[in-house]
Amino acid sequence: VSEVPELPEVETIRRIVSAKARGRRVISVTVHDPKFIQDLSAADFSARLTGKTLTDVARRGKYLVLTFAADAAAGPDAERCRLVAHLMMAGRLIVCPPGEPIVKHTHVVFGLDNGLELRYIDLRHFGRLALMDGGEAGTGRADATGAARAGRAGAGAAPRPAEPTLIRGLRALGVEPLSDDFTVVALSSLLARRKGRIKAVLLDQRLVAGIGNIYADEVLFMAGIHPRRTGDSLAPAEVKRLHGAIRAVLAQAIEHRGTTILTYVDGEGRRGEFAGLLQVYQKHGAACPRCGTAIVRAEVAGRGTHFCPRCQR
DNA sequence: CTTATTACCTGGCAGC
DNA sequence: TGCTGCCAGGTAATAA
Repeated sequence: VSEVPELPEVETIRRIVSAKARGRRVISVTVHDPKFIQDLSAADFSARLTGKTLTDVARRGKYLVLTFAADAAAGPDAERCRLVAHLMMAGRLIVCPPGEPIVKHTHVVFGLDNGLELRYIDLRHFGRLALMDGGEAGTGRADATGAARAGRAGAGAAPRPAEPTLIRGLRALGVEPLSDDFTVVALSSLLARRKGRIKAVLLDQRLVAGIGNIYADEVLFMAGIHPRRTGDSLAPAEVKRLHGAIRAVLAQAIEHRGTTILTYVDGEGRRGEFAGLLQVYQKHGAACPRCGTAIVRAEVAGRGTHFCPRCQR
């Protein structure tokens, strides 16, 4: 049982995969269901990764980006590639011994040279994997070299092959909320630009990357802001509170390894412990921890939304 | 350009 | 008990 992976859960998975699998060489790739790999056959996917070494495990918003490189012996120009993964609602990446039973909905298994396996599991079948060339800078916004390259390629010639949607989503991501780029001023300018409910603004990955339904509700509670407020209606003091709440909630959730996500590693399951610290998410009917008023659940911006009608204005 | 709506998919659960 | 039907959730495609 696991909650939907948002930034803190994906960061927790990133740390575990990095600790257990980084530096390991891929000795086999088994694709049980090719639909999870975008725009590439299972055979090509396997061929491009087999024999390469996992050199880096990064996270951007809710995306994981695994960099693979050919062995150093192959020379400095050796091929590199990046595996981009989005776990969506129910995806999991686990590292475990090969003897562990292959559970239902295990879709891709990477055999590693330390005897462990990296497994992609997704019981709701919404997540996807894609490959991206290693030479591309890739994970940032407004990549100047990428834009220039695209511009030249597009001039007068046939349109370049469509990129997997997963990679387009990755490129379109907004600011990383725990980075130095995410300032009060940056948030303020986003809010001035984007119309609509603050809840919808927080969930828009093109503005701030990594916040999903759980943490949107928790952030708005901490900031004392009603989810139906519009972004451009917030006073400067409220924007500052919102900024602080985004960083505090996400950082605290990472410290507790996320919300009820079961990160199965090396024979030991470790449960994220942030679930016990949730203040409003799925607490409707319970007393607000601040004022005692019953927490309300309502639909805001098309999402189930939980808030305190007294504390959040 | 922006913003709203819908499809995708399965397990879990309410209702009968 | 066993069946039906409906819902959550994030993203991209489609609609307006």
